[in-house]
Amino acid sequence: MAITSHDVARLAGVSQPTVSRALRDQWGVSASTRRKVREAARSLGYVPIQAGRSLSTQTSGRIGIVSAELSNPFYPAIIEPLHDELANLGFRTILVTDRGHEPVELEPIIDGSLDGVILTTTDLTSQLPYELHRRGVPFVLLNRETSDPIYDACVVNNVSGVWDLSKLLVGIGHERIGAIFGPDTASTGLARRTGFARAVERLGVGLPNSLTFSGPFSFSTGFQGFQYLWEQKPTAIFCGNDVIALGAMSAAASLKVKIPEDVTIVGFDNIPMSSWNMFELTTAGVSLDEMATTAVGLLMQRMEDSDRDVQRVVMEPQVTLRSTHGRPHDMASSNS
Amino acid sequence: MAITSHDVARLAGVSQPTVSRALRDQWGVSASTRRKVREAARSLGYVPIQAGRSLSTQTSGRIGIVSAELSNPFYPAIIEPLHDELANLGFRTILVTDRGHEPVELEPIIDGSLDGVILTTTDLTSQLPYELHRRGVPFVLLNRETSDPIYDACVVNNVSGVWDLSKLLVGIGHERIGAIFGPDTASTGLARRTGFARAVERLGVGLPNSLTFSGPFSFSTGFQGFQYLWEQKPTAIFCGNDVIALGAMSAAASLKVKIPEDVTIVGFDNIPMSSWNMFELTTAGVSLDEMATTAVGLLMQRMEDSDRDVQRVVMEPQVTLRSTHGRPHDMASSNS
DNA sequence: CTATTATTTGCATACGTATGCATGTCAAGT
DNA sequence: ACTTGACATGCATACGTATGCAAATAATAG
Repeated sequence: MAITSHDVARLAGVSQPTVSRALRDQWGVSASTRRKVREAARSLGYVPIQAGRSLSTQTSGRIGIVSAELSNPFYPAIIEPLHDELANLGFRTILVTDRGHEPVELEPIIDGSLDGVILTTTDLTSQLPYELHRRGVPFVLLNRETSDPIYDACVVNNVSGVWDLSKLLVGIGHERIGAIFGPDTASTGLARRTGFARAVERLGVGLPNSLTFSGPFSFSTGFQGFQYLWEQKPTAIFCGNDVIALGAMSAAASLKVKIPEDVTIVGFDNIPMSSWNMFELTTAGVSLDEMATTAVGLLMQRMEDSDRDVQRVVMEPQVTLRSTHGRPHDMASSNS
Repeated sequence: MAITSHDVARLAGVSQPTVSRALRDQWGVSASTRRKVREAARSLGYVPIQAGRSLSTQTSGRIGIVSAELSNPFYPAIIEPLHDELANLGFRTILVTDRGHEPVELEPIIDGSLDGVILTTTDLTSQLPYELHRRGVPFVLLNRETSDPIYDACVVNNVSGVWDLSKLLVGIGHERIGAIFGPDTASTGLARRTGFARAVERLGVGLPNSLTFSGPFSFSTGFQGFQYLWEQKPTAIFCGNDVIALGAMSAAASLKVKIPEDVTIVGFDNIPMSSWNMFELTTAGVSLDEMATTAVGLLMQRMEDSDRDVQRVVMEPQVTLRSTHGRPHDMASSNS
């Protein structure tokens, strides 16, 4: 059915290897032959069949991005710069999107159809990095990492991010602070939870268990978390990521709770949506472009030399001050 | 480097073809041999190399989803049910995500690495469907289609959707209605624009050019559109899709314009976000699960029989009444 | 005009899997 | 015991591309 290099060869009156060489501008093909072959290929609409090429070269020109949470806007947002960066380097992007539940299927990643992999939603205890390592598939961890820092990774300094946010909250007078954390199964979730608890402690403000709530990194976690926490009357709420924060803001809206007049809310990640006018979320995060460039760089180095030292790049997040933070309610007026 | 079926064969003390047959539960392999082979494969961690399999079977078990607008939440939302449906049928999902600008790259779609394709962001004049057709790659158009209905497609009845929305707006008393349309290069954009214009006409309400604004299906189109339209003092605004509507609501928020007290806003698509409490957007749309199931069904039929008649499934959208619509301002009170 | 080298091209084959066909084995039936 | 057949297995090969190597041709020098 499909057109092969043999068809092109027949039409151009040359051998198949010559077609292969001519179309890839290899050395050792005369200009006139090259022209003939090009013309024949064009007129037949020839496109090399990837399986053949791949089998012969042991290479695919494809990089996989593994992401289990496409509905979490952070991931589409990071995928775009990754795609662009990889395209610049001549690689195709394959999105391997598994649905939360089970661990990501291993087979499509290690069946030789990918030259490298970028893991974006790794659980702390995931075996996937180990399997890839064991099988010699180059990969890099992006954003989330495993418990042991023994693989190439590009992550955010969550501890310093939550420290800055804590300083902000305490600095403007908050003493009764609540938190809606992400899952402890993700490095980001865990680091932000423990980091935040320690930070407010050090700043002289406690974080009682009754003022915390946990769940997946999702809108509904934020929504339910706020409904629960609001009963405890905190003056500020830290959210494990921006999506949770948006859920919390949504719950606040439904309860006619005003932000930041009645309660301060801060998030983490600085996803594009958090700058929308209806949110104006105060949050911390890094440049996704920079993060993508760094991760792709690490992956390329690993692909070139599988024995090179492991590199772990930690990016420093910046706090972006928007409109969801303010002085605590009972310091501004006196209304309780 | 990688483990092949020859390695497994050697370890199990059988020939390579026997390995191939045993692992795929083919007829004609004794139970004991099968057990030996299974054990050998397991202990080596053997995974069949896709390129070899693909070259031999002329099939890949992979379906591509072409989507150019991952940052538009409609597409991640439709990709998830597509992925699940395809997984149920034993297919892997490959996301081919090109960045708006150029037409989608043809090569990775027709190089034999995909058994079928689902096109989700097709332009009216795109040559991609024709190319796929010409090369015998089975595909189905989802949501957006080309000008001629000559290919399998699963689309929304945009005309009836905007008719229902128009009836709603006019029915509650709006006479000065504005609109922020999507691009005319997409079938959805065009049909919703012309359909809406005709609908309000038929309902006895005009749509002067000064009350319309157009742009890509993006947040910022809605944002800018609202800023422009608000000068013209409409009492209601139809938006070409929900993302545009969210942009418009955001602009309204920044101008301290209250919804629905000061202006009514309706969208189209009914994306998950439109039900968030802070939006509660009144909009029209179809079930994405149903749409995904239908599209995959069409594709499967096409893959089984490339000569079967072209099928075009049109899904009827339902209006979901939420909180962004209301009677026009000057009928509720009198304030101008 | 021949010898030598540079350049172009084709032949043969490898990559890993799947499958048609032939061969081999064993049990059952005469 | 010999034939028939069912079943299990291996041999050979195809799928499409890329590449080492030899052969052929053209270009250059003597």
